[in-house]
Amino acid sequence: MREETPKQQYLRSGELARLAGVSTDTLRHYERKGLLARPRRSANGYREYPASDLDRVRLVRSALGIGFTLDELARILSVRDRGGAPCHEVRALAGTKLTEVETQLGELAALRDELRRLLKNWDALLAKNSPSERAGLLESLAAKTSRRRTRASSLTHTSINRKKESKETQW
Amino acid sequence: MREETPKQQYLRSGELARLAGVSTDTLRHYERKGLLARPRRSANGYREYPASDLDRVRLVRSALGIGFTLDELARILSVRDRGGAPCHEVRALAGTKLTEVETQLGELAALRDELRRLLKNWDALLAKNSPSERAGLLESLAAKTSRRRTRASSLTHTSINRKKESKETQW
DNA sequence: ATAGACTCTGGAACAGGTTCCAGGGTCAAG
DNA sequence: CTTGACCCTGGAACCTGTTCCAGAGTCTAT
Repeated sequence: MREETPKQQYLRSGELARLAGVSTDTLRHYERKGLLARPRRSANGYREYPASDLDRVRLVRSALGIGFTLDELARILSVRDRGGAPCHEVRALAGTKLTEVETQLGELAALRDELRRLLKNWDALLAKNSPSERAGLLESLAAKTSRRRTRASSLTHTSINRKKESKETQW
Repeated sequence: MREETPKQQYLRSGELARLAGVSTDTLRHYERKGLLARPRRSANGYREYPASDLDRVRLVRSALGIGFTLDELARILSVRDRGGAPCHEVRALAGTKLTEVETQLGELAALRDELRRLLKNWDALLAKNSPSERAGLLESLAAKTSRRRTRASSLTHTSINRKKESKETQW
């Protein structure tokens, strides 16, 4: 029945979560990480988030989206919350992100080219062989890639390998 | 002193590791994962890898480099080792990788553009403010990215965020 | 009272490839 | 015999953001 409050002074975890498009688990996680101040509690122990926390969560989501980590954000936001102006750190960090993204773009483009070449090659090989015969695809791979990209590629552990990506998460 | 053997019949873990450009830990890991057959042991318990395992390890490294996972490789290689011809699985898998790479390229390019725009914007803002004053960089972020890329982006958990990447690993 | 929807907790699980750890053998050269 | 370079083991740590778990309280509407 929305109680008496004319314009809802606070949000409960589920409400904030829905509005921000995250799970309540995530909200709690942000709190643990120090990204979200520990909110006031109602008599029954429920969290009461100030409405401004919606913007806060959205801010975090946006920043994550451009490559900031939770820890970086926690640090930055704590400075800001104490009245500081971490603008230059923010700017520098974003600059680094850009460089990293550009590097990764290059690597990924190279990988794409290689995959294309490889597939073309393989399809030709497969056309010549009976389906149950081994065509040596992997072998041709090794022959060509032997030394290059020995490793240290920033592509390792990348989401290219991620397949499940948690069935839409929720919502 | 190279013993008597004229052309070294086998490799010890350290040798194979050095030749393949990986750590002995990694070799053991591949063995645990079933990518490398458990090698013969010498009297003192040391592993004695057949020389052909060098190619095997290189093959694995190459395949990892184009996006295969250890589990996928283990599966494929076990089929092959049993005389099968997993060529079509290999080809299909690589096709999937290519699609994923292309998707990620698109996302990454979009991110790069956004970062560039953002940095340009921020630099303009910073030029107007005294260095200790907050310029609201993060705020401008939130304003622009609010709904888009809400998540589900395949960029999450990506190496963009990875900074240490284990100091050159070794070697 | 009872169903059903919320909320609370802290710690563990996940993904994936590699590294790190401790405690202990092996072996050749000096 | 000591030094130093190798090798062995299995299990845990790393990284990051999110989800999952179980056991338990709270509140509203029927």
